[in-house]
Amino acid sequence: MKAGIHRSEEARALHSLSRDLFDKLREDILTERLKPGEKLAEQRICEAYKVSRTPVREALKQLAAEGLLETIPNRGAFVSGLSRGDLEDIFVLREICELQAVRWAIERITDERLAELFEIFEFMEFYTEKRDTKKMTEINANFHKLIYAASDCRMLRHILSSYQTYIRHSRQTEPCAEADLPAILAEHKRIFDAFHAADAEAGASAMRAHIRGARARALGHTV
Amino acid sequence: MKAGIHRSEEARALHSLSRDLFDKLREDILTERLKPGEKLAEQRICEAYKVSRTPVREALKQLAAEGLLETIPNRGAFVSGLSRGDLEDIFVLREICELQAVRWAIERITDERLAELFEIFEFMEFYTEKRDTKKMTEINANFHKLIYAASDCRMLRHILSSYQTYIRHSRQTEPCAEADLPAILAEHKRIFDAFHAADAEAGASAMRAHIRGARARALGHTV
DNA sequence: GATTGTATACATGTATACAATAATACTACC
DNA sequence: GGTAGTATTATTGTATACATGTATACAATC
Repeated sequence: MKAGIHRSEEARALHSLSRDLFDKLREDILTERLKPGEKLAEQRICEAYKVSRTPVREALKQLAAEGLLETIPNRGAFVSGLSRGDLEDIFVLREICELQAVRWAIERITDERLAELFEIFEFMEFYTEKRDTKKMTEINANFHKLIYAASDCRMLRHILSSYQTYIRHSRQTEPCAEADLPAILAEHKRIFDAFHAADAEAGASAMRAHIRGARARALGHTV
Repeated sequence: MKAGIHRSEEARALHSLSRDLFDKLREDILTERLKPGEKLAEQRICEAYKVSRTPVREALKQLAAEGLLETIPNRGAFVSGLSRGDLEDIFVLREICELQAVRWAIERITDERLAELFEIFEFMEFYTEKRDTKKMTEINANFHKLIYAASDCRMLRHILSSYQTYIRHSRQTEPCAEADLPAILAEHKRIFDAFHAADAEAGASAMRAHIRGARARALGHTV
């Protein structure tokens, strides 16, 4: 185990009806299997997932706190859903937050984590050469997660992890085109260099370029 | 009633044990009556607030979703709390978000809301002359709330309202010094002018000045 | 014919009872 | 005396039963 602090995140993987329901319902909302405006009657969910109302209610309360549901007292929970415009806004917000994350991360990163970042970057170089797009997507996620962690701001981590789930399915499961790999690597290198130079603004600027590149590539594929 | 959309917010004022508990516990965490790291045993809360475990659990789940509690499966909920550094970070995040809010608000505000903003501003002028610091604080909050609403981004509103509660008690109940009123009014005027000019960047710049002014004033008082 | 009042049905809010898991204390053994 | 294993206790997780509030349908009145 790495550290006591991470314990709860590991424990999160444990099964519990309440937690499972939360995840499933969130997934269903984000994939629009549950349409915006739709009412989520507790009884119906109980029957659908074969559980009692207690875990259902707890899951609904959590989703409401995350803003995915709108609950009206004594009337029930209604799916909020995300419009096309909402998604665009979220991208902007994510960019803003991610820039701050990298600034803080550069200022605050520990030697241990910096070594870890180096390791991740080496993996990136390796898999770029191997042209393994799947692995690259996975490592890319780790790269960003490490930056969030290094930013050492709980609030920010919380926000960004929400975004992560919001936009998860908006970027196709298909990770990235093989042809883009070198460009992606170069973008990450700029970020990584900023960490070594301990230059927060350079890092923010590199991150901005990376995010905009990612968006351009995503639009290039889907549109 | 203004519009159907606001119904849930009004309904929020209704009493329910679950909702009341949520508010009280949040208050207790933010005021550090409940110390960071402290364990919140369900039974204890039940006895303290004379309610059953069901509403207690629901309140805890919501607080956990907001990041004020850390829950470990089968072990319970622990207060996260905010360090001095956390608060400083939150100010930075709030500034970032508020700048984006005003940009969007200027781009998206409806004529109706613009009229409302004008009205609020006139109230500000009025109460500045009357040197009513209490009213000014109240109206200031409305001013900002209207901007959040005009930004027309649910996610952003959600984040900013969280911040609002986080920092609520960090800025003393005592609103602002009488001597500061003219400066505050001038700052708001710059923001308001940007709305009329429909200049998003001018608005962001004015808002930045306002926030930094507010921080300087706050530090000047408390330190 | 439209509207309002009431009764019934239904959904949510809360309390309690039961099951499963983790923490603790005690005993036995090394 | 210390450690490991087990039994007990306490706390969380889940299910069910009851209370309260809301929506709908029907009837009575204007």
